[in-house]
Amino acid sequence: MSASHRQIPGVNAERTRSHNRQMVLGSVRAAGAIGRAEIARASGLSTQAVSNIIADMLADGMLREHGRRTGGRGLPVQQYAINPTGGYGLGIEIRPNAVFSALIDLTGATKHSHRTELTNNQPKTVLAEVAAHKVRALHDTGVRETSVLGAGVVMPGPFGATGIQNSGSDLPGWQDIDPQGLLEDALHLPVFVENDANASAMAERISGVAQGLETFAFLYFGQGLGLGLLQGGRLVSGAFGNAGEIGHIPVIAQGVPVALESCVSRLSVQAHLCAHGIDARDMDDLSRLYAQSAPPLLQWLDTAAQPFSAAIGIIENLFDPQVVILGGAMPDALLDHLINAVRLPDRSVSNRADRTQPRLMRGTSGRMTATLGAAALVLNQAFTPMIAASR
Amino acid sequence: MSASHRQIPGVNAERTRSHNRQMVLGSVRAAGAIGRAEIARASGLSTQAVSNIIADMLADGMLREHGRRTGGRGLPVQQYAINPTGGYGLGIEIRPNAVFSALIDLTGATKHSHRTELTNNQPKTVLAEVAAHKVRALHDTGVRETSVLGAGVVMPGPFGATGIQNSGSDLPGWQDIDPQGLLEDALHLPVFVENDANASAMAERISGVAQGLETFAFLYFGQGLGLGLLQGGRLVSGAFGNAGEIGHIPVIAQGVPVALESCVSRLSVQAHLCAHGIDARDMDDLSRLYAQSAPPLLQWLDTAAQPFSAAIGIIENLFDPQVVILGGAMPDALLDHLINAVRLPDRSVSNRADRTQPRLMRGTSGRMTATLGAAALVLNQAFTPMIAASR
DNA sequence: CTTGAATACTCAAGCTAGTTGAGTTAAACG
DNA sequence: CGTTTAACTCAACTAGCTTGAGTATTCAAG
Repeated sequence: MSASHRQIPGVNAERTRSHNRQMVLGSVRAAGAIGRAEIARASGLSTQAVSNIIADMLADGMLREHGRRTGGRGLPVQQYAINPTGGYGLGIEIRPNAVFSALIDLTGATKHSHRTELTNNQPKTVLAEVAAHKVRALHDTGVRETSVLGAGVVMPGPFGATGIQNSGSDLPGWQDIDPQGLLEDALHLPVFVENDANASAMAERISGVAQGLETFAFLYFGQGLGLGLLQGGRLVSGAFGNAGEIGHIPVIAQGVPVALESCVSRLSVQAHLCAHGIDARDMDDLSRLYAQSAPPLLQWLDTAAQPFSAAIGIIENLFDPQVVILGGAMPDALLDHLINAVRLPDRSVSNRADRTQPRLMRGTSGRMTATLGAAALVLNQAFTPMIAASR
Repeated sequence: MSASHRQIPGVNAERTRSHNRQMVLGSVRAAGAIGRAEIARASGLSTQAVSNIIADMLADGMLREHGRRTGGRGLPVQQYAINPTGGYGLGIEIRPNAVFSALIDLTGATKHSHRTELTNNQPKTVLAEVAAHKVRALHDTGVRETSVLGAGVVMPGPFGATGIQNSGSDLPGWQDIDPQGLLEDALHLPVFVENDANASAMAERISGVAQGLETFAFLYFGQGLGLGLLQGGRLVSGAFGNAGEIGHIPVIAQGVPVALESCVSRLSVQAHLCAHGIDARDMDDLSRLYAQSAPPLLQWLDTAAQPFSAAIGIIENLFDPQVVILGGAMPDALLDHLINAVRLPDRSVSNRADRTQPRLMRGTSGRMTATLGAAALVLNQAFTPMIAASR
C-alpha cells in the first residue's frame, strides 16, 4: 500500500515507445485534431518517430484520420483525431450498500451506466457484483473485452489503519486485504484504486470543466468532504494514498473550532435541516428545498460560507492550483449558490492580478462524478506519460 | 513561469540512458554500496544494461569500486559506491541584503560555504555577486568547473503577481524578469530556482534527517512560515511555483482567527519578546534566552503550540506525508521544545497504529538549510529520474 | 502560366541502448 | 573435491529514434 518504498523502474525501448504513445495520444486529445509535424515540434521527437507511432495507433484503432487542413503554404496537414471506439475505460464505484458502474469511450463520453444494491459488503459478494457489472456493460454496449483499457475503482477510504477509523464510511472486512489484486483477479483488467475525491478530479479533467488543466484541486462533497489534487496531470495522493482528507481540518464556525466537514458537507446540511424538522434524504430533496427557498437551507448556506472560504484559502495557499473545482453529491444549484455567496480570501497566492479564469468553478460531471472519475483514471493513464517536464 | 502549460517531452534512446543513469545513481546512493545484479533486480533492467551504465559512470568518475562482498554463495558481489568527488552541486541563497553560497559533493557533504553582504539588490549587482561566489567556491576548493552539475538558487517568493505582495520579503526590481535565464547566463550552469522551504526540504532529503524518505513535508521557519512538499522524491510546487504558503492560512489563537505566521514564526517570537522589552535580533539571542528560560519566550512557546498543532494536522490530512520535518531560522532547542510540547491531533490520517517513525521531527541542516537545500536541488536532479512508478 | 519557396510527409540507412543466451569465474556447500 | 549457486562478461540480436535525401502539394511572385 505504501507509495513511498516503490522502486523506480528502468526504461527500455519498449517503455520508451509506450511513453511516446501516451504523449502522442495526449497531444491529439488536447488539440482535438492535429498533424504529425506539429506533434513532433511540440514534443521534440522527429517527425518520423511520430509518423511511426501514429501508423501504429491507426492500426490498433485508437486514432482516425480527420481530413486535411489547408490554408497555409506547403503540403496540407493530414490531421488525426481520437477514435472514440478505440478504447474504453470501465469505472466502478463501491459504496457500503451499492455498486455503480460506467463505461466511457476514449473521448470521455458515457456509453453505459448501471447501479445495483448490495445486500452485504463482504469482499466475495462485492467482487462478484463488480464482475457482473463488467459483463453487463460489455453485453449492453457490444464493446469487445479487448477494447477495455482498464478499470478504475472508487472505494471508501481512508486506506490502512489511520486515526480516522469508524468514520462510518469504511467497508468492514476490507481492511486487511489487497483490494487491487482481488479486483484485478475478478475483472481480468489492470485496476486503479482511488478515493472518490481523486477520481472525481480526474472526471473533470477527462470530460468535465478541467479539460486542459494540469494542476488543480477538486473539493468533493460526499458524506463528508474530500479533496482531490492534480499536479501536472497526475494525482498527488501522499505516502499512503490518504492525501486530501480536508474534512477533518479545524475551522472556526461561530467562534468555535470544529471539523470542517461538520459545517460543510451533505451530512451537515442534512443534520441542520433535521434539527429544523425537515427530512432531506437525497439530492432531489435538497434541490426541491432550494427551489422553494426553504429558510433553514438558506441559513445553512449562510453559515457554511465562512468556513468554506477558509478552506479554499488553505487549499490555494498550500497547492497554488490553477483553479479549485467543486462537485460531488450536492445539487448544482446549491454549489452555484455557495460559489456566488463566498467571499474568497484576499491573502492568497491565487489572488493574482493576471487571472483569466475564476478561482472557483463548479464541476460538470454531476452526481455520477466519482463513478465517471473511476473510468477517467484509466483514460488519464493512457493520455499522460509518467515523465514530468524538467524544471 | 507557469508549470502548467509545459509540453511533455518525448523520449529517445539518449533520454532513456539519462533516466537509467539517474536510477542507478539513486540506487547506489540509497544503498550506500551495492552490486550490479541487485540494481538490475530492483529496476527491472537487465544485468548487462546496468553493467554498461556502471562502466560509463566509473569512467566519468561518479562511481567508484567499493570492494567485494562475500558471505553468500556464488561469485562475490563487486560493489560500487558514490564517488564523492564525482560531481558537485552549487547552492546560492539570495536574500534582500546578503548572498550565501555552499558547494556540496555527491555525498551531500559541504565542501565550502561563504556569505557576503549586498549594498543593493538590483539584478545586475546580485548577478555579479552570485557569479563571484561561484568563482570563489571553485578557487578555494580546487574543484574543476566541469565537475559542477548545476546550481540551485533560493530566492524570496512568492513568484509572479499574487495576493500576497508587500510581504516585505520580495526583491524589488526582480518582479518582471526571468531569474532562471539571467542566472544561467551569469553562472554558465543549469539553474534550478526554488523558494526557501522547498530547498530546505531537499536539504533534509539529500544530507539530513529525511534520507531515504520520498514523501514528506518540511515546515520552514523563515521570516514567516513556509512549507516544502515532496511526493515521490519530487517537489510539489503548484501551478505557478507558489505552493506551500502555509503562513497565510487562518488559525485560532486565543479564540481569535489570525494568520498562522502571526503566531508561529521568527517575526512573531521577536515581536512578542519586543513587547516585553526584550530585543532578540538573531538566532543566537533566541538560543541564549531559551537557555536562560526567559519567561516571555516560554510564554510564546506556550501560545504557539496550539496553532502549531493545528497546522500539523492540516498538513497531515491534506498530504498524508511519511513525516513532517521542522527547520529553518530557529534555534534547534526551540524547535525541540515545540516538538515536545505539541499535542498532535488525533483526527489525522498520520495517526496510524503501525508507525515506526515519529510524526514530527527536527531537521538537521541547521541555519544554512536553505543554502544547502539549493545545492541539494542539483543532486536530487542527478539521483531522481522523472518517471514515477506506475500505480 | 511558370517557377520557386514553404511545408508535410516518406523512405532507407544508421545509431543508441536495452535484451538474450551462452559462457566464465569464484565462493560455499556437502 | 565435485557440485551448486550467483555475479558477471561477451557477442549477437532487436526495438525504436534520428538523419538526410527525396517527394508531394500548396501558395506566392514574376
